[in-house]
Amino acid sequence: MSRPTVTDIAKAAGVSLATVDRVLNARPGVRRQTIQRVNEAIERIGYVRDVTAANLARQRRYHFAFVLPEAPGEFVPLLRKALEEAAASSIIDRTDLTITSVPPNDPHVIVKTLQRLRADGIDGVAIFSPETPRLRDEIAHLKESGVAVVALISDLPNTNRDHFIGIDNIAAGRTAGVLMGRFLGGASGAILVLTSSMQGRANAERRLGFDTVMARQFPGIEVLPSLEGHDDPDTIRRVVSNALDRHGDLAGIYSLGTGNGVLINLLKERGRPDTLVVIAHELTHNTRRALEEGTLDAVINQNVGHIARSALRVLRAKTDDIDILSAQEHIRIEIVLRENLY
Amino acid sequence: MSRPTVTDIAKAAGVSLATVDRVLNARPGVRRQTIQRVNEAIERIGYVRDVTAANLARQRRYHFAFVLPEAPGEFVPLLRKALEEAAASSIIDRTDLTITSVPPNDPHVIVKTLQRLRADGIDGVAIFSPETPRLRDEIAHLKESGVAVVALISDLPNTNRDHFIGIDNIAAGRTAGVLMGRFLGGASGAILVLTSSMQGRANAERRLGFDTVMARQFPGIEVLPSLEGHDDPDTIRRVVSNALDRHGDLAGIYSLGTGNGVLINLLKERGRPDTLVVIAHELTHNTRRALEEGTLDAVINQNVGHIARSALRVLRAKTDDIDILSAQEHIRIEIVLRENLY
DNA sequence: TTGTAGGCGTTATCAG
DNA sequence: CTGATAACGCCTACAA
Repeated sequence: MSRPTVTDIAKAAGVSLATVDRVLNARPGVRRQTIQRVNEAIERIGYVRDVTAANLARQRRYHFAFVLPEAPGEFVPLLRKALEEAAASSIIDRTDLTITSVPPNDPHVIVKTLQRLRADGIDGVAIFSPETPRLRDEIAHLKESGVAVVALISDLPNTNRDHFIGIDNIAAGRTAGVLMGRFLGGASGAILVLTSSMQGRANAERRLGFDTVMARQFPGIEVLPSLEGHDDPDTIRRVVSNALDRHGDLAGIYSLGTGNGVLINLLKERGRPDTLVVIAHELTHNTRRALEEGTLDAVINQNVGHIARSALRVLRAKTDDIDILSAQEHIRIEIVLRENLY
Repeated sequence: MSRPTVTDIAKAAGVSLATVDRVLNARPGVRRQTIQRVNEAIERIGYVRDVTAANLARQRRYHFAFVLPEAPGEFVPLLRKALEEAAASSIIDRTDLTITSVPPNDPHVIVKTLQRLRADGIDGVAIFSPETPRLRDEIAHLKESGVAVVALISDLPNTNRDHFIGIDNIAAGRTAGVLMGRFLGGASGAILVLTSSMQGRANAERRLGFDTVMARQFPGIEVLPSLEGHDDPDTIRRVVSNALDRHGDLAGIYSLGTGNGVLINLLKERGRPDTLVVIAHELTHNTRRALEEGTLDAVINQNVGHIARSALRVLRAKTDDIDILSAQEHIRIEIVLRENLY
């Protein structure tokens, strides 16, 4: 006994396929009465639409583009890989994917890229970029042209993007803070905070969350002003070295942006005290190995696989103007220790 | 410019649709030469098969069954709900799902249920049950009949199930252990371990992982023998009360099975010291609220949504005899604190 | 060994 | 307002 189809509805309601299709898709040109009759039949025989057959017949293809920054560090390549893997899976059914890289912090190029995509008649774009006035304008244009827009990793709150896919960075900072405080276990001392210029907003939010928790729950611990690495290996190495030299009472390090590779190497070279607590963001090859080796105590992660698949689902839902299941699209703040790394 | 189809291949190779289909599906009855020609055409025009159209034409439907225990606690209902939600989503395309409940720890009923499913010609089953000799036998029968079998939540390692979907419980215990030890921050005292008879293997593994970490990394902390709650609210209440009375120096509580609701209520009634560290398994309404209120310090979780979707994907892959992407199917051990709860 | 024709469940076009 | 009828991309008798 197979599932009822439109043909079954048509028979049951005594109308034609076309009419059934009209009421199924809420198209005009059907009498109230007929609509009633069809809906009753649908109800009665328990019809549920075969979406894949519908998509096949509709011959609809989705064209989505992802705009990613050529940022330093391993995170963006991992995200890109996750996207490519998602593209290979069946999630991507009937959709064409374009992934373009743009230099970070260059509003001009980003906007140019988006304009081109818009001219090409793209259905939706996912943007991983800091918010700038020109980007805001271009997003407004995109929306006017009916393009679905989602912000990736770093939100664009002052634009009319349809959705943000990424973690709550304030909460992520709080999570790092509470881990730092509890792992220190009453020890006193200073905390080094290492930041980077990429993703200014996300870094600021993480710092905010971190500071809030430290001030409220662990007042005995001093959080030093952020050290700015400017995403440059040499700079990072220099400023962190200096700080390590200067602060004999260092209790912990919180790295909230890129530059983990350098930090980890430095800690391994200089030897790190057992009591030092080091927490970083994003699970990559570097941070994974550092967890295994004990150089890092915890990593706060956002799962790139989930992000990629969620972005695809949301873009599709938005271009079809249907609702998303927000519970499913929520990106969790993952806590990764050596023990739950696998 | 739309994607190339079988028709395009046929044209390009100068053969008919049927022949293209035969080589596409590796069916016999085609000359080597022709196969060559078709494959070259496929390569040349960059064909990629439309799986949904193929499934539509094939009219293949998958019939899977989930056998879940009527276990106490909130976890199984949550898993069931996740399954039902997955069933509503498009993951379940072309598949019929049956979810049956069986009394826990009753091998007879479980086996009967599986036999019935086998007689009905089911394609695959997911089983959440302790391993017993009779279950082992029935799984062997299922496999002989070509039914895909996956173990859910609790592995069935001495059977020839195709796959296990759930967390590594030893690692989960280790994760709980390291959190316990670090959150205690050098404090001394005793740890209460609360267990339940459900899922004997999983509980034993968690305990093992926990003990290993505590012994190796936190030798100053005494881990008491497991308290057995027998999944009975009154018993749990009694044994935990007694233990709390007896151990004035209690530093932490690790609840590794069901019974979190009772434990949480008890702690709230009696008032819990700020320094006490309480860790439990599975994120449910109870444990979520307890995290928010500070009654629980951490929850070790396995995501029921991921488990449900993974089970479905694996069952389908196994019945079609195709490979799974094991990275995607790995169920993570989640650490949930108040800060990353949302 | 190969080809033709019809069908899977849905949508779209064009008459009536 | 309603109904035939032909797609969509693929598979599968059945025929040649």
